[in-house]
Amino acid sequence: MTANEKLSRREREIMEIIFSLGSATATEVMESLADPPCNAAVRRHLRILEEKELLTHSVDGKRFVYRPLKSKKRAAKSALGQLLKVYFGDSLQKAVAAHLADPKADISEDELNELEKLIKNAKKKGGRK
Amino acid sequence: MTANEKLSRREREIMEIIFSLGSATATEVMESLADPPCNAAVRRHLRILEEKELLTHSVDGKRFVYRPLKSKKRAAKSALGQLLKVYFGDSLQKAVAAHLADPKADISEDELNELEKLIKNAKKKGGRK
DNA sequence: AAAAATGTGTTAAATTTTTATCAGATTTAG
DNA sequence: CTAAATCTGATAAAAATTTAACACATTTTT
Repeated sequence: MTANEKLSRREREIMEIIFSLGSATATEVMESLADPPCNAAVRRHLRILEEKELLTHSVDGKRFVYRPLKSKKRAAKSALGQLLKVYFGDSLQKAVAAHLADPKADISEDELNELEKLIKNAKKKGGRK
Repeated sequence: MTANEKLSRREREIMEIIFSLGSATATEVMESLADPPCNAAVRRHLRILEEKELLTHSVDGKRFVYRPLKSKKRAAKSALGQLLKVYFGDSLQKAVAAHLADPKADISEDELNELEKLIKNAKKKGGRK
């Protein structure tokens, strides 16, 4: 909870791009934006996000490569929790059902098998009653 | 794609509250906000969201009760898709694994059984090869 | 019926976000 | 080595968001 969740629209967009790509330079971020501003504007956002301790950068030649400062895992967990809360009444099952019902999702046989394994494992471990 | 996805931070917060609650008055929205502005400010946002055709309202006594104009289902699907893309490499399985691994999630036996059923069903239907 | 409480919309000010312009540094190419 | 290209940060202007102040209407309470 120490990190600031109060991101502006652009900041959020940029964070999502960087989470998605793993890491990115200002130019790469710009290329991923649907509606990009000038390069300097993107850099400005990146620097601000670094000040907010959400990003960090390393230097590659003369470019700055930005990465999330905190783990993607934590961010993912938090985002998933929020999604389930807002749209699925905190139910993972409802979310899965929605996704399986989505024709565009196009789940492979393999993925279904993997899912099945996951759940069987969870059942074994979670025998707390 | 006709609806404007470009919501400001407050607008997004308010939309999420209303999706979560199903419907809400200005005062209820305000009470759900962690960092609420004055009541009039919330009402202003609600009216703007209505102009953007994301909300609609009905009159209950002298209060306006706001609801999402378009279905929660569509919004949920879109949000889930985006989440999977950004954090889980488009893999539902990874998302489920992350959630099952989260100690705070606390999945019930029943929910696991339901999940299992869902997946078995999907396997039956999806026999496209 | 008058007063208080609670709801609303309008307006405009305050703040934040977003962007571009500029100047300087460093690498790459000729 | 010089010039061009490409990166950076700082500053400040432009645009958008966010908020509060106010005036008015309706319901509720006294």
